[in-house]
Amino acid sequence: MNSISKPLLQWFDQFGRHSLPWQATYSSPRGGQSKPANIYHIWLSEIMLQQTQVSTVIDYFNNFIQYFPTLKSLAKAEEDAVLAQWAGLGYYARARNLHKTAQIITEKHQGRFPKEFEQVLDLPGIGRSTAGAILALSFNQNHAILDGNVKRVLARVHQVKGHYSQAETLNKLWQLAEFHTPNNRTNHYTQAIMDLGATLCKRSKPECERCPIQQGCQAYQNNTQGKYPNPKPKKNKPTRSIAMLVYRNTLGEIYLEKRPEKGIWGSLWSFKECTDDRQTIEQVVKKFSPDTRIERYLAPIKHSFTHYHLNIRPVLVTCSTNVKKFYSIANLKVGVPAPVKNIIAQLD
DNA sequence: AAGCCGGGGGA
DNA sequence: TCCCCAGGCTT
Repeated sequence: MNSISKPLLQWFDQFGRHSLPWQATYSSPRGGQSKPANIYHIWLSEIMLQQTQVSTVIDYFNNFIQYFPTLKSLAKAEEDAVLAQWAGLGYYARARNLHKTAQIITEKHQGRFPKEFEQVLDLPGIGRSTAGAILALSFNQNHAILDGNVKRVLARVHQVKGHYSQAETLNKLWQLAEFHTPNNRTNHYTQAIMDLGATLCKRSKPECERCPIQQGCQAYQNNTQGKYPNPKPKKNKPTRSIAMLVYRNTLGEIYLEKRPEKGIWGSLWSFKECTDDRQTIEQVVKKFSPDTRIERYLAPIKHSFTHYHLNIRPVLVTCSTNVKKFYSIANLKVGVPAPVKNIIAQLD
């Protein structure tokens, strides 16, 4: 079995992505200006890119490093300030772990990102693939990665049966990833196989005629690209319904409360919720403060998660007094879930 | 091994 | 509507 690395690296030199905001400037063989690897940028990008596409991440990344230019500034920041810049990206445990890791590195690693694989793996939010990616891209260390792109490419190259959610399939893919990862130019190979997956070996309509490794690809040889990767076994998602109570005072400020760290939208700020039932809503609203009045029921919002659907009915409630903490809508300093942001945007 | 954790874009 | 994306953590 031949590694795909040589033709892949050749292809990468000409067709790979070399100008993403977090990338070190590509320095071989075309040469050009040198921009050294910034491990803070690479780490941050790898976390943002977990389950999130490059096109979505770019703006968040550029914004984030404006607010937190260095690892030290991130460590010193308030968690709410970090979450405010993360809001809308989803998977908020990533932001909490990012913040925790910055503090761990400051306190236990003298402010320097560790270079030892096991130490990197110990950091919260960094698993085997992300640890490998960070060390390969930053220091050219020889580690394999196995992200969504690599899984798809290798599943096709070797016609790997089964889905990644099965341990046996995942183990097989890790073995193949280790096998193909070269000792030389591991950094470029790591970027190259992701670029191949993102630009040619796509989920649908792969552009095999332009692929540098078609000779070594079993799926191409057998014309089975459409069968690999094998589809994920699907299951039905339940639907839940809630009401969100939008308390607004006479100053136009709204009431928000911090959600628990565990569960959906962990550590973000959101409206008070109750079951979407007219009686319940009226009871809860009455209990909130003596002078509340239900203004109107807003249009319901559909929101989908990985594992269930959520119907949200926003209820606009006016309050004249300020017995609780309200927030000015403009320039929120805390993170709010995407549907909450949308509801706020639609207020008069 | 399976569930939990977001939001968006493509088909 | 369904799928999946530069996955990791918890149970």
